[in-house]
Amino acid sequence: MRVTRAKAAENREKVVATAARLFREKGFDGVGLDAIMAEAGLTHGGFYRQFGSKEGLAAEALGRAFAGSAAWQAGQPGLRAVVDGYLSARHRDAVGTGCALAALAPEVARQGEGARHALAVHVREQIGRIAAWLTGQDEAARRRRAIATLAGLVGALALARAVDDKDLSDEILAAGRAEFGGA
Amino acid sequence: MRVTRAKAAENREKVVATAARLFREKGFDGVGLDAIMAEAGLTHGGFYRQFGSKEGLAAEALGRAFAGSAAWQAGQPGLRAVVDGYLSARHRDAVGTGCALAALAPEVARQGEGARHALAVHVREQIGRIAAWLTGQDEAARRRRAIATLAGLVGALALARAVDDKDLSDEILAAGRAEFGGA
DNA sequence: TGTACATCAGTGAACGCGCGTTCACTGATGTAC
DNA sequence: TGTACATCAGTGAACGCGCGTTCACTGATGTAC
Repeated sequence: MRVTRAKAAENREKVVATAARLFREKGFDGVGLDAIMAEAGLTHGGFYRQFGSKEGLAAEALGRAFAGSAAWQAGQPGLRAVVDGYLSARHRDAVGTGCALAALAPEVARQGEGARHALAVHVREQIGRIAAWLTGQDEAARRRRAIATLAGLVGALALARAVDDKDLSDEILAAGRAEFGGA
Repeated sequence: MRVTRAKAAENREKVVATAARLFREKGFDGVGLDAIMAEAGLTHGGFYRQFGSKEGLAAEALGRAFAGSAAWQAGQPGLRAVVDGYLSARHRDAVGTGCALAALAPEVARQGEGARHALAVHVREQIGRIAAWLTGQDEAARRRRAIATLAGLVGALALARAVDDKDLSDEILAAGRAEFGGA
């Protein structure tokens, strides 16, 4: 049965937000449209009235995940605070709401143009944000350091999650905080 | 029809090596047993005489991928050469034969105990290898720097592959070489 | 403001397909004598 | 060394299942008058 335009927009939002979480938790191939729609409180049949394909939803959900993490960093808390939050046990244990780069980067490399472009835009934004917090040297050197910092954060979080040894995982997070937190 | 024990062992090797490549290229969920067995020159029905399950093969193939990259680093070429090779356009474009950490870490985080343990063992080995190349400071500081270097290499390669912009991808590799190559 | 009807968001069944896994079978290998 | 037979690596068909996608339908919403 038809719903109001406002309700339809709200439902669409819910699907994108649910997908953004489930893709991060289970990977693009690890969750089906059925599960996404069900968790959003809908039946799967209505999916194609709102989205072109699963790949289209993946690109849109990735953009949503990036937008969420950008909002989470609003208020310019500075490099130290961002690095400590990023490489925290809390972030490591919250894959579904955490950084989509650490959760999905290698899978995005196999995705279509939409998802890969959304990732590139986000990477450029994060490089700029980190570079603005850095001090000393010339601008080119600060940008290089910002890129290395972003890569270090993403790699450390991904490794801390993949390892089966909690002590090693904690050590990776602590080493990253120590090495990447200085401006 | 039955084959010699030597041929059977050779076939098993071929399956593991093929899986190690295809999993890196397409992800654990992105390739089926059918495709793996076919590329290894066998039919899929014989799979369960050699392996317990797809997850079991995944763990074994991951160990194989790690063993391959360890062999690739034999001869102790030093940190500079390893970093330059790791963050090269060639390595970026050779996912199937390249570092399994950069290709699969987030997916391994969702895999079973076998794969996650194999990854942890490899991470410990790589940390030790890198730490041995570092100079200055005390041992704890060198180990912290080794962890950060490994994380930076893995993150930079994963981001360079995921981005849809070749210039940005090359810039990420170059920044990583500049920042992580010093002992 | 009230009525008549067109629109369309969402439903639920169905589609073909490929997945991981099982199994009866084949026939060359390996072994016992 | 030669023969008889048990073993078992690999084959190919089949299984139930969940996937992405399609479609006829429903009925409340939105619109034209």
